[in-house]
Amino acid sequence: MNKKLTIRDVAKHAGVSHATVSYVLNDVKKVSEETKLKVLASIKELDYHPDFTAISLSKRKSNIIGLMVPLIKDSPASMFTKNQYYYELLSGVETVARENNFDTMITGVGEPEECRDWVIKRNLDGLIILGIFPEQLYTEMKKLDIPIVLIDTYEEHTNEYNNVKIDDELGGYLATKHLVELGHRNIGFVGTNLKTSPVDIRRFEGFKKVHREYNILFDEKLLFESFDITFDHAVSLGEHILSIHQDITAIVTVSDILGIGIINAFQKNKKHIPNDCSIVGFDDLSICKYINPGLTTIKQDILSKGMVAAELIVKSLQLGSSSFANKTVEIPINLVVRGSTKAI
Amino acid sequence: MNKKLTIRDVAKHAGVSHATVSYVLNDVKKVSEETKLKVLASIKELDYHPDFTAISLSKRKSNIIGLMVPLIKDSPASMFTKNQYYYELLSGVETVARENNFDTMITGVGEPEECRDWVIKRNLDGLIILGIFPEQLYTEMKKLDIPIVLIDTYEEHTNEYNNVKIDDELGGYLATKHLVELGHRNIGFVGTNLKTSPVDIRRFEGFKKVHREYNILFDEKLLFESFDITFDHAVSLGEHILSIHQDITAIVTVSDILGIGIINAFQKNKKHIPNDCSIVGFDDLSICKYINPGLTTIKQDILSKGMVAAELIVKSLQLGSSSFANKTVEIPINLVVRGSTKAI
DNA sequence: CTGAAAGCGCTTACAG
DNA sequence: CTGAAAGCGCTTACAG
Repeated sequence: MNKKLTIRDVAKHAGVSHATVSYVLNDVKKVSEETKLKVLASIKELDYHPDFTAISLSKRKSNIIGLMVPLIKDSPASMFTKNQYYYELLSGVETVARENNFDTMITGVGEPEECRDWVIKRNLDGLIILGIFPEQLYTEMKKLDIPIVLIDTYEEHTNEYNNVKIDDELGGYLATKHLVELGHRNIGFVGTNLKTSPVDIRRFEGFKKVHREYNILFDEKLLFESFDITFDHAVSLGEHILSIHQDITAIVTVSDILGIGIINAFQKNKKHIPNDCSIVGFDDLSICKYINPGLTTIKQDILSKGMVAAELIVKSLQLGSSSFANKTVEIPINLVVRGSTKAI
Repeated sequence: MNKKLTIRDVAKHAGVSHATVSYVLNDVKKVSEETKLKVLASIKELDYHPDFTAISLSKRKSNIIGLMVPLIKDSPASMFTKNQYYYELLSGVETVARENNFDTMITGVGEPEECRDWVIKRNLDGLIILGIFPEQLYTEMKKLDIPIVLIDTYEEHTNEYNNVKIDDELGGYLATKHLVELGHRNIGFVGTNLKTSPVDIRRFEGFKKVHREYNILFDEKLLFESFDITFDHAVSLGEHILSIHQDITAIVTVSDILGIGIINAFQKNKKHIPNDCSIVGFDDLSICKYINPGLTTIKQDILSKGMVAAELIVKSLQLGSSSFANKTVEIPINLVVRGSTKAI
């Protein structure tokens, strides 16, 4: 293979010092227009491309944004496989990063320590963290001197970082209110894990708020947990619900995946959706519109979430590390009504 | 922020030269057990983490695997958004990469030139390319001295690289044969673009092969193109098909996304699936099992595809750049029968 | 406006 | 077995 072209080759070709080449590359103003043009010409002619590794080492910045996704313990592959949600987010991050000349690096993370190691060893310029991480992670992160964006997080240390989230309570509220206004009173709530998921807790708060406003008594027996966001978990749970509560007329879920799985379980058992039971999802994954019946859901713009997260990083970096103003951005949500819900 | 810990700090702490620290880090055998232990202890005590940027520059390798996804022209975000397929693949790549101490970097690529620039500037150790790229890209890539894996590619230069693919003709064959054996004779074929997609061409070959074997005449009017793999495109096409060919009894598609969209179009028009028309998808995305009716499809293990691609890179790297043995790995596929197909 | 020199954090022949 | 020195490809005060 042909030897790697370096800044010195360009310098020689242009008849200047390699420092000068670096200056034009970095747009340092002290180079005369004339030499600048000469250098630029040489760069083009030789098809020279600067080595980011070397630049990173020199400048102590990598132009890389890291995206961390929590790993699922019992799965060999990362959480990635499970949920299309992450995918849309990644897409948003990558798009904005690329537009701003950053590359995006992704990793699944199990142990909190791995995370900091990762940032340090790769000299990551910014970090986006998805979902819930153990307390310990945040103290680790605090030692890092880079902009960090948390997505969908409600931990205590949240305001020490940038945040991108939605109003989860409002989401639960809108979903539930929709059902109540349709006349439903026996409404189930399906979360993943009400003990460990702050997101679910917020949505459940919204759910209960509607019950208070409409003076409906909520029977705690109508609260269910799937413990994982997969179709299979949802189907099992749906069958369980069917076997226990024949009087349930509507269900609010915290994820389209769960909603779709429950619909499937009901349909397999000869129940008609929405005639026998109304179901509301959460997220508005693209598939929701195309299943049968279409899934009524709370729409959040996941792509925007990713884009905003990357924008926060880019902006922080532009402002300089001295003044990371940690911001919280809330992405709007709204109810999308489709065929899976119906008045009774 | 506390100053970055370097190899020299460790050396000082352990009372050896920084070269010695590097030796134990790289497991160069010439260090005595005793000093090795001393150094290891210092590393642990100081919580030292080597800087990959510096290592990359020195070793001229980055421990990064790049994943390139083609961009869609008229979309601001990359192709990522569209198709869950890419997501599962990414997940497979990331998993294997991480297990082997590589990081994975992703980018959407528009112009072929960008691609080589990317590899050079980031010193990528290996490259995985998804889908179809213009001819020009391959000549660009040829100049690169790193292992490259193409996924689902049929270009001319294909055998100069590693390949991971499926037997697309067999896929089309299995899908079509299933329908023919159910008694269907008026079978439509829905591809994306028969002119530009070699994958589609292969699947269509399999489709036609069945027709020959069973002596069924294929009417070219039953060949349709969606030009993009989105639900919306599929719905439009489905409505188009309905308006033209009322006599069609079954449809083979090249993607679950298309299959699901067409089912949706038919259902909206009061057609019953599978009573009025049988539909076969392709890929077996996780959703297929849970929609109503379940989608009969050709299952391919997308996660494996990604894992195998990453494994090929890792192995090539282990063997050394002298002997990149370009391999082609074919991932098995099989027909999965669900509710969307029926005998007539 | 231009260039020589030191430095970013590591690796790796080379000499002892 | 250990260490001094040069080098990876770039940047950036500093002096002229």
